[in-house]
Amino acid sequence: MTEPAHRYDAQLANEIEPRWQEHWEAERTFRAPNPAGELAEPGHPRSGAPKKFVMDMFPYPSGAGLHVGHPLGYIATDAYSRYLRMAGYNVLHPLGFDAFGLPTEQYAVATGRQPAEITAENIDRYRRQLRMVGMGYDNRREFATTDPDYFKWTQWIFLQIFNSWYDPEADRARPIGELIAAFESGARAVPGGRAWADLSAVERRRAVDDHRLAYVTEAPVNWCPGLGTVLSNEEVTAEGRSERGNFPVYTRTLKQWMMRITAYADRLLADLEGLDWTESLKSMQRNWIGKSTGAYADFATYAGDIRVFTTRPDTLFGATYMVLAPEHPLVDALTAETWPADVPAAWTGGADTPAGAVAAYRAQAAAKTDVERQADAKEKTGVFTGGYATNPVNGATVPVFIADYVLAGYGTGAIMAVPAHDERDFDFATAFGIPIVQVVAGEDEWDREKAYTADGVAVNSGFLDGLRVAEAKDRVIAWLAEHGRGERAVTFRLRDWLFSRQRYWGEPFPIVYDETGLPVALTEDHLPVELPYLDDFSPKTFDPEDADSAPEPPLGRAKDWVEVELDLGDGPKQYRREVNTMPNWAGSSWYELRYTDPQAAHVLADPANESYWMGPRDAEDVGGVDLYIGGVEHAVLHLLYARFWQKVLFDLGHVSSREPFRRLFNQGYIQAYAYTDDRGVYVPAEEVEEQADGVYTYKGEKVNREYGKMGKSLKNVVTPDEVCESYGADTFRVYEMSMGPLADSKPWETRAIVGSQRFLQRLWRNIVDEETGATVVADVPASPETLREIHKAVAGVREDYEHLRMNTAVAKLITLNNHVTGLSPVPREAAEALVTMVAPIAPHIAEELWERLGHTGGIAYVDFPVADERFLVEDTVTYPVQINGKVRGRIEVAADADEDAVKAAALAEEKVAANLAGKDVKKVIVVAGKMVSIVAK
RNA sequence: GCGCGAGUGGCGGAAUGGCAGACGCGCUGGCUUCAGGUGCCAGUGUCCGCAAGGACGUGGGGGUUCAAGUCCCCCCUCGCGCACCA
Repeated sequence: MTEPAHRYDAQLANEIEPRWQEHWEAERTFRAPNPAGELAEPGHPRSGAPKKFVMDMFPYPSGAGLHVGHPLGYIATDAYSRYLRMAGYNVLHPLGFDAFGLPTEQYAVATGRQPAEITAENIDRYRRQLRMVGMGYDNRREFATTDPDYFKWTQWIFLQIFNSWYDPEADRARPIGELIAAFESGARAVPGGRAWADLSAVERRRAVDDHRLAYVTEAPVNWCPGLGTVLSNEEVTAEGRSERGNFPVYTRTLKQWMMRITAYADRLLADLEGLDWTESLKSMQRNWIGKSTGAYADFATYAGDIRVFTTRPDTLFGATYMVLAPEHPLVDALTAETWPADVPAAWTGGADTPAGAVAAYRAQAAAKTDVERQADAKEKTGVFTGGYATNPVNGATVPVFIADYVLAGYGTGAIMAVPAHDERDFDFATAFGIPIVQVVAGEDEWDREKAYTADGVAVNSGFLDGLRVAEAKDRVIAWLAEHGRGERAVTFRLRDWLFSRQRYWGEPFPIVYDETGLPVALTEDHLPVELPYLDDFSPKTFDPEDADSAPEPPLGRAKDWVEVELDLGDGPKQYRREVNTMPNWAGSSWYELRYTDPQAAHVLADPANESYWMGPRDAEDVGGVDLYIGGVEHAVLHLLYARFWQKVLFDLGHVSSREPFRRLFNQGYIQAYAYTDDRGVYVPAEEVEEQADGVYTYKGEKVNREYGKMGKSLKNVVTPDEVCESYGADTFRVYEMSMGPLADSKPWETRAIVGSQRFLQRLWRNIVDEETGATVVADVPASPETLREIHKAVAGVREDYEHLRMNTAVAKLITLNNHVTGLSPVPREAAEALVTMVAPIAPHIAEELWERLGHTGGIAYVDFPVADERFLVEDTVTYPVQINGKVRGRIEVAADADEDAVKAAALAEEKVAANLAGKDVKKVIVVAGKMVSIVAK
């Protein structure tokens, strides 16, 4: 063993790191003072300083623990927070756990243990792993969504939502009491037209319940027998399967809890403007909300009016047929007794009667899965109902079809078809031999090959002729409104949020039912409602294909818990508890608020604390967390729900900001190679060898390489535990931060970690003698060159940290460190600059070196260095000299040389002059401080 | 199909319109070591050349400019999202 005793290696790192982690915990280094309450701390070094709230999407603590991909974002926010703290900010950087949910429940069922027990174990493991990596969290603010102290407030927020309604005039949520008062006073008409006083108590409750932002309704929902629960639209994939488990999902009409998120559709869309999010994320949200502007138009039939929604009301004169979704309620009434005499064969679907055709088509459509439907999208199918409708603008009689290209769930479930100007209608009309009438003309004559959807001028359109599309829309909408045949309309793709699940491991609803069967809110003093202990909490699941099964919530088995006597203000009464639980999005829809004041006992967060950390900076600002980092997989679900709850709480006056996350950044993923042998079986990636010819082998056998996720089943998982053991946490942190831009996905490469290790080792060697352990830094002045290197690095690293460019910050630190490596002795100034600047990314080694440099009190609150311009100026500047775009020479001139002097020096330079021999100099361009460019012929 | 984003050495990646390839891995040579390497030093875009030097080079093709990886137009490839949304 000839290794120097004091070399910075894995062994030394593993000695230093736990020591400083204990120090931080004992000293409560990362506590952030609140302005008010338990966590206020007037004497804190950052009390009263400008604040920053930096957080990650909190983890779901799974049984598998963390792999090296998970902490990428956490390390970035931790480094950023440490930098901000050194730059003078009061930084709130917490982490909690999103702990209710399916995976834990499924694991509990499989192992016959209680979910609460498993959750606690998993959280412990995560906590230990994160501590090992050196995270600087304010752990007084750590909580899990499963803590009764936490979900008490999740339930409280549910009650706020239940106890409010959306006032479209005020365009905000208001307490439900104000709606009741308006019904009572007659200020607001009672639905159904009767007087409030004439309604029975139950009728009144029903009328009010219909307006609540959280309501129970019988509606078509996504039923997933394989999971035994219903799912929200956001949890169902485009293929019509469950996002979790990939089971088939069926549409069933069931009584479920919904949240009226659609009331907020416009605001959720409009407020995206004020957010510092990536454009792609905003567009995903816009897409999901799916706003379309157009009009409703009513087509008269003998079965009643058919209302359609269209974004192209200007093409109304070109409507030559109509289509209803097969499920449309008017289909039966409209279906004729017999076919008209001259019905084309293609329209009948081969049936003898319209009713037969409709029934057959419906059966055929229902039997198709969504995948099949999509695969068949190009082939338009449908049948004629035998019914006709009247076009409101020109009185034309048009045939009415049913077809599955019209969706029951969008718009009104019925369309007017304008084949000339809509591709889908064009395809259908072509297949069914329906007339195609042009009503918009472009510059050139229309070729009738496919639908013309561009702008143009109205033709064959009566009173619209000659108008451009936009004008024609306005005119026809006015006409429809005037004649009572339609109106301007806006529709959204966004549906209300299905909020109940038939699961055990979730928040119970703070709701009971009385003898009327209508829901009654618990009062605040009954919160939290805790889950009852159940021996058998497994969900009732079914054959995944069994569409006719129905959900059975496990809480229904807790008879003693369900039947309860309570005093909700009218004396003790017998009630039945709600047996559904909340979806696991509930707890994550407001956790950022709780971080600001995690111990508040009588309010979800003291307004003084909430507005300090999250409040808007000015009237324009939407407010919210200063930086939120997480994966793009939450682009719609979590982020949409959290924004919705924030807005409700804002409307009701409980919080100060309209938005929860002012700035959001999606980190990329760390990917990995996986290898399969010739049977397609995964082999341990760790043991695969790369041969010189680019072939990969495992135990001498050739294997195939694939690139993607890290996962147990792919046998390519690398854990932070093993990396920390082999290299230390600081090396791990430096490596992850230097891999590339945070937003990019990039491949994990264990063998490349050594570069980060060498950097820290050299940094250590610049300050500590490897043989003796003595500090080698000298109190000597730094040379002008060293000063320039230091200040160049300071300016660049600061800028990089501000913009989360950790990779280039590390590169600049390595460059400075390499410069310092050449110095003997190392000036104190250089050593201290390096140590303070590396501290955010490699905090343990920085603390250790800082102490060895003679400082006490730790490095976390030391001022981050500031660049001094004086040291950045150089006496001379080297200009590359280009001739016709190619560098031919270099000149060194005084920094203050004027343009003519630079020009003269450039032309006089030996190689330049030689190259110019025999050429005419046309032009000489001097870019101050950068370059000289000569144009010559 | 529509909408985002991206194409730079063997690899990960740097470059306010101003010397392309910072920094790191790997590789090559050397030093230290009984040996090994997670130590140290030097070199490393491609091609020609002993060298000095030269030519070529940021997916492809055009353009703007004294100067283009960067700006504009067309095309190709890949990734992601949405997808019969009326």
